Amino acid sequence: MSTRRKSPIEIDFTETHMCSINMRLQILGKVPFFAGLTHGDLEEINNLFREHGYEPDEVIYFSGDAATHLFVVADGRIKLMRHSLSGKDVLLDILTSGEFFGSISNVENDSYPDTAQALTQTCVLSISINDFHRILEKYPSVVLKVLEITASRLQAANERFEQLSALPVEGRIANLLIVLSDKFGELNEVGLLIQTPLGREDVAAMTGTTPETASRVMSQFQKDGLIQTGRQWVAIIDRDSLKKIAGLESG
Amino acid sequence: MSTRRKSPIEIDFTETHMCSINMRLQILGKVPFFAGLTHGDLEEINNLFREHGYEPDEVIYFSGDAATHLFVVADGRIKLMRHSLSGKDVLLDILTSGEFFGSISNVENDSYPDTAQALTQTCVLSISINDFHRILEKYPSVVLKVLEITASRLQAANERFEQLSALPVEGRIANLLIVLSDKFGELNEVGLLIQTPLGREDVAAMTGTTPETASRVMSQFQKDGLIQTGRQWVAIIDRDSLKKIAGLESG
DNA sequence: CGACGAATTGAACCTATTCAAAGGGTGTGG
DNA sequence: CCACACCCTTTGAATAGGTTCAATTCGTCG
Repeated sequence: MSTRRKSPIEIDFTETHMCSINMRLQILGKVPFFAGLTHGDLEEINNLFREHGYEPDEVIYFSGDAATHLFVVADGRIKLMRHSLSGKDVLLDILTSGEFFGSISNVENDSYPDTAQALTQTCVLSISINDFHRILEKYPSVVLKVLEITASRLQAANERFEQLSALPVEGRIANLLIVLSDKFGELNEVGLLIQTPLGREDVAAMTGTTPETASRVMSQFQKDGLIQTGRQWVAIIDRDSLKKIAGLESG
Repeated sequence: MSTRRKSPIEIDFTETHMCSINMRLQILGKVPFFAGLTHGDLEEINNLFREHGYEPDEVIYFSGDAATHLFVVADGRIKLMRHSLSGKDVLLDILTSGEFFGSISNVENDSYPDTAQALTQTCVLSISINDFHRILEKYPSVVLKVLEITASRLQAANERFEQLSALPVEGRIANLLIVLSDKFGELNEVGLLIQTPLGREDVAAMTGTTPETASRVMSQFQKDGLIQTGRQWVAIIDRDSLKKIAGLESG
């Protein structure tokens, strides 16, 4: 048995979860659909945003709340989830800085279809839908970009649906680990470490299974030398084999 | 035992699956994101579209083909599906006149993530992505509408994911029947008839199960007096009870 | 009427869930 | 700095829900 590391995750927070003005401008510039705007435009847009900090597990909004704002992750990790009536929670996505969530369209009496919850300490910027639509009208390039991102999220959702429908649990978990490592992976001495807190329950809620089954599968992956894992963390060791299990053929 | 009807579906085709000029304009006017444009604008837009007829089971494009066009259903029904590597097909959606599919974004070297196949005799209008983007640039209201539709499709996809993840087969099928009857339902002497060919295999491919299980569940629904069904057709008899089974509570 | 394809039904099998109990890392307070 | 307590994780065994394969029935179209 090799020495197993204990707690390798090191999410480098800006300790203040209140963001400085400079940081806010920097974040907004990093948001894909604001990229390309001038510094002046960004400053004007910045004025329309408010910021708010959240502690881990704090909820930004609940599914069913009146949909009034669009949010941008400035720093930290946000979970997007749905609570099914059967009590089983479903985790749709984990968002990181630069990504948006909340409401896009200004339909009257609309409500959020999902719940947004902080996974880590987080700083979030928010803008009212009305103000956001003023931006959309003023900067046509922004609308196109938002459309593009939304379309690609739709594809990703269809992809997940297909997998849940056609792959066994092993394959779905293998696939999830690949996707998360593409998004959050950071190479270190353990392997390709997924830089976000990730428990068995989270894995289960993203792959449509139970924490127990997720644990069994991941334990097996570890025994087979595919991953290294512990409490709330996972690192990928043998990416190619995982891809094969995920049904993405590559060997 | 009451007299069971044999073949109640009567999809009223425009027998010509080539559309007349008047019909084309009428269809384009019915497309949600072109609503509100002037007759002149529509005529100009109409010139950018080509039309094409398809027989049942004919494929409009295959998943993986180069994504070059956006399509609008003029008449008939289109299946959007994904072929998983395991050979199990997944049915994402059934589209009817006025709905669009294909490619929205003009990313280079993009390919269709799904396959589009005619479910009935169909007339489809198509436009190149480049031309479509010229329209998007010229008519800002169109972009916003496309964005709105795409966002609501994303919500629907997340909804399906949640259900597949949290509901047993019965609930998923009950739910599918509700959704399809909202979209295709037509009241007649049998009940609320779903006006689209729909076999057990289709139901299975939309709910992540097998044709055999779909058959068992639907047989039970029929015995319980919730639906009336036969070869390639379904009619809803007791909508409220179905909703209860679907977990949408209503009694 | 005959034939093909769809739908039904049965029975064995299997994957994943459920419930329960034990093990282990992390962080807190003494 | 160590020890304890909490919660996450692991593991086991029984069960259930769905799949699979195969055979039969039934509807629809030629």
